[in-house]
Amino acid sequence: MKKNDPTEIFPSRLRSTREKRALNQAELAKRAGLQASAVSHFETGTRKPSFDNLRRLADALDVTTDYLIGRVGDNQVSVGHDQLYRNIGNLTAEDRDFAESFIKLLAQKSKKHRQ
Amino acid sequence: MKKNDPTEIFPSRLRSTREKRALNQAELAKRAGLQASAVSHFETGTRKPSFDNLRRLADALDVTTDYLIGRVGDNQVSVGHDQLYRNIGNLTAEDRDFAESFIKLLAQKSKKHRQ
DNA sequence: TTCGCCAATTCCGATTTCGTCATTTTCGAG
DNA sequence: CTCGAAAATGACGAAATCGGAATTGGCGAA
Repeated sequence: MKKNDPTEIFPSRLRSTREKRALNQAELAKRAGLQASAVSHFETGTRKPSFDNLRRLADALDVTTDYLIGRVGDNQVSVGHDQLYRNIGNLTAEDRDFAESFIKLLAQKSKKHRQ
Repeated sequence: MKKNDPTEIFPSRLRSTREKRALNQAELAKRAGLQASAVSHFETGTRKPSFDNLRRLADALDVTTDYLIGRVGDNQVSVGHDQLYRNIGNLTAEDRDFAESFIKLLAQKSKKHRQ
């Protein structure tokens, strides 16, 4: 069982967000420019949105696509203001893997020393 | 001719991000778990990624899906969801400064080697 | 030049979502 | 209970993406 399968997260996030906006499926569909049945399919998980429709839904609900598909939690972390995060964004994949291992070691060391 | 059409932004952002990570199409494909031909299609604009593949690409490149599809600018590339960002949150201030210097060096090295 | 390798692109049948519609089910209000 | 709105479900061809294989395009070495 994969509880974190984005395929399972998306339907519930879509539904809960729509309900937060006090919209029914038809109203959301109209805002997003698609069919009400499509919204139902998405919320029940019988279809997954295409590239274009995912963007339309995110626009209509004013949320990030990352949130809809379950890549981030409700605590939308704001990154990019910080020099450290900015530099990470410029690393090659190889250096990034290296940095990941390195920081993991630092984190473990800190944890140990703290307790 | 709308240059802000996400449909046009995605291919260039995918390619530039892949190059920034120093990956060829086959390597990115492997990381993302899809075909190299698919990456080519995406970068040339002949296909748009499906729900699943968009997520896989964003994970492999460590960027937000919103960035890839052009909903946000360059300042919000990172989503901070993976192990690396989680560990950074657990560092002491001292280790964090150290990690920052270290990653800065890596980024400069990559930049130099690239140009 | 020709060869060989590698990156990128293109070709192909299979699968999925698309829009649109009709039908059925669910469920709360009266 | 009946009524009506909301949602779920299914069907249909058209269009798009899918994975995998084959092809093309450079480019350095022999």
